[in-house]
Amino acid sequence: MERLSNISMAVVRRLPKYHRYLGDLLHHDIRRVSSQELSRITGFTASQIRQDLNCFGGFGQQGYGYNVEELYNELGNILGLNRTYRTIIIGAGNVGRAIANYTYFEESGFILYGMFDNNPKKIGDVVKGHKVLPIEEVENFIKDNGIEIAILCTPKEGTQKIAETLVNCGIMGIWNFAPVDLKLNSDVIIENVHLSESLFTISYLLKEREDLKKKRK
Amino acid sequence: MERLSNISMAVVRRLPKYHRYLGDLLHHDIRRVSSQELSRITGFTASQIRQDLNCFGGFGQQGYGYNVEELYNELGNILGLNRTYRTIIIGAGNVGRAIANYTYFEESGFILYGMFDNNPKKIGDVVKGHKVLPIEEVENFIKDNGIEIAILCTPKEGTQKIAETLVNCGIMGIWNFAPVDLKLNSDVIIENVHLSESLFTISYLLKEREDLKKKRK
DNA sequence: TAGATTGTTAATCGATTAACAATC
DNA sequence: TAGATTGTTAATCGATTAACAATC
Repeated sequence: MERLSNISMAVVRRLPKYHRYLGDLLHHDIRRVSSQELSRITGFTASQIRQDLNCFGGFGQQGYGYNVEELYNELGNILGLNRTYRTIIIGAGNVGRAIANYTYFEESGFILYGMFDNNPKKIGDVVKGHKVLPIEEVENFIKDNGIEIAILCTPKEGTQKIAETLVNCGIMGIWNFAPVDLKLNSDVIIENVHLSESLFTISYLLKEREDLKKKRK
Repeated sequence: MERLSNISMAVVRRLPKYHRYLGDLLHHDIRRVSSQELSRITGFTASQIRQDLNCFGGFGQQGYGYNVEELYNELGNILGLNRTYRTIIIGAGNVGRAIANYTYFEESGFILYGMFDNNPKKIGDVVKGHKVLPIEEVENFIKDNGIEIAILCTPKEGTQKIAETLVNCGIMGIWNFAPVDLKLNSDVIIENVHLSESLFTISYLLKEREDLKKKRK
């Protein structure tokens, strides 16, 4: 996944946060906000916020700040939230089921079209109104339904191979919950959620904190 | 969560990846590995790998490289995986249940002691052998069982308040799946898994890719 | 108009990469 | 010993912060 854009990933990963905080402000009927106030709320510096927003356009007004609703909508457009996406989930285990039932997901425009698994015990189960289909049917399903995003909730083994199949069917984005780094020579978008890496970060930081405490004595 | 350590978070977040890849090598009975080979496998530069590892000690040997098993164990120790952690899950919804049943979780030493919810319909349910308890009991439970890590799988609303309660009971780490940034004036470790931010990154990148394609025409 | 706050350039900071002497 | 590869310092790159002129 090479990127030719001049927007750095550091900026991209702050955008959803801006969007969320602006949504909160809007919810509280706040009409305008300055970069200084956004800084106070988000913890980023005002300077960084202005720099980030100016990657996409001059949404503010000197002496006034930003119109909350306008900026919220602009960020929604920038984030591609002004449309819906057709998605499928591969793997009907605990994680797959949790994502399927995650209300925020469909609310944000990610529409679940189908669920797949290779375990005969799971095939036929109904999850969020979708019958779990055998993985063999995924290629035709993607083509027939114009699926754009696949969510991988599979075990480590086999995930790479499934991902290759998906890419060959023309999948545009993969949200990967499997604990592997996919190697795909294609410009498919891959976003990893590596839960164990996140967890190990906690244990590292806990240990570090204890070690520092000991040292100070 | 202030850090006094001189190890940057950029380094910390690469450690679990090194650990995982070394586990894979070990699993394939590979005894030694050079930073160059690790670079090929992980995608990080050899220089960066050596720099990262040398934050914690000289684990390699000139002219030889690194002993896979030794480095794997060292990284396990650095990550604090040589012990167990007592955990509870707050929120017995889809995400809470998925984490409870996530096998990788207990395998890595994070032992689930209890589940809590404030919804009377969920209280009393049994999840992974644990009866879901009313949230009111969480304070005594933490103290009585020496719970160190809390996993927040709660809806946006109320999460901040619960987190404050947990901190007052002496919780050391919070794994936060709720779509809020916790504001806690304490040195508790907070690790966020913001699924919607991850998802919005995909939609952003998909949109960006389409825009770039259009431009090229 | 005066005050406020943006947009944008320049300065700083931190992280990554390159280079190479040390050494197994 | 010669070759390989680390550990570590120096150079580069990129991201963040500071500063301020533009302007509402």
